[in-house]
Amino acid sequence: MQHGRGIALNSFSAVSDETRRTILDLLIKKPLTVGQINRHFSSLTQPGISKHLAVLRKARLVKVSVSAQNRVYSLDKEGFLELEKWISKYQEFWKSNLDSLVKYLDRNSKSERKVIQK
Amino acid sequence: MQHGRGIALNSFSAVSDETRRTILDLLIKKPLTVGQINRHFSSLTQPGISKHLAVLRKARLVKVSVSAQNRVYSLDKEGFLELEKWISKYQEFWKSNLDSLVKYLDRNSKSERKVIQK
DNA sequence: TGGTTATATAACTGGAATGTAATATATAGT
DNA sequence: ACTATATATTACATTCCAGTTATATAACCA
Repeated sequence: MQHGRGIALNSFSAVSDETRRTILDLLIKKPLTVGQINRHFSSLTQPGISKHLAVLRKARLVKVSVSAQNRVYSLDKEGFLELEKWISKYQEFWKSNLDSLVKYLDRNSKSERKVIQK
Repeated sequence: MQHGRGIALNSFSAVSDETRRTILDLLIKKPLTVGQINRHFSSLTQPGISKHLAVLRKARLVKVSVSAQNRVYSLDKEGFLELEKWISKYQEFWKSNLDSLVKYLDRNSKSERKVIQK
């Protein structure tokens, strides 16, 4: 691998791809094999799907269990926790009424004399 | 713009970049101008920062207010709502004890006779 | 007015991501 | 043992993205 899909280890870049989000949407319903997932994507080849799954695996958003020649993929909590942890910080921010204070300041930003620190 | 950063409109790809996540981390503390943000990144040029801010703006993760030559950037709730909405679906999934059921099935996947639908 | 400061935009470049075809590997079934 | 099936990996092509330099735009200040 001279580079390619092996770098995207964090869950943020993993979910930035539309196809991978669709795969997660499929797996939330029930665990699926690679072939079953592949059948949902008429425009993608099997190796393409396998690569996306590798990215999701590295980000710990999915996990595999081997069953004969089949690999059954299902959601893995780990990666989702990373995402949740990150977003919860901003949820806290919006929860506090600092939110409306900023809105108030915004409304007056053009008329008010505002000191901007260099 | 023959391509570049103008395509990434959704909040997922916007937050997939480490630099942009750092910018959001700065803005959660307080609104900042482009120059102030730029000073936090010794390795980046001003146009580089402006482009990241353009991506964040299109994803509605930040908003601007003009104050003379300064543009004061602050967090915008819209984009975060999109992210929260997406992740809440998975939070629900993990909340249900389907989670532990899957774990149970995983443990037994090698020993059990499992029927996989083609 | 002229010069400086703050920011955005355009054009370009290198490297990373995404997709493919070909191939390897392992298992099932006959 | 032989063939078919399921999946991963490799090598490669193409597209996309983050960064740069150069330049445009606009407002401030002397």
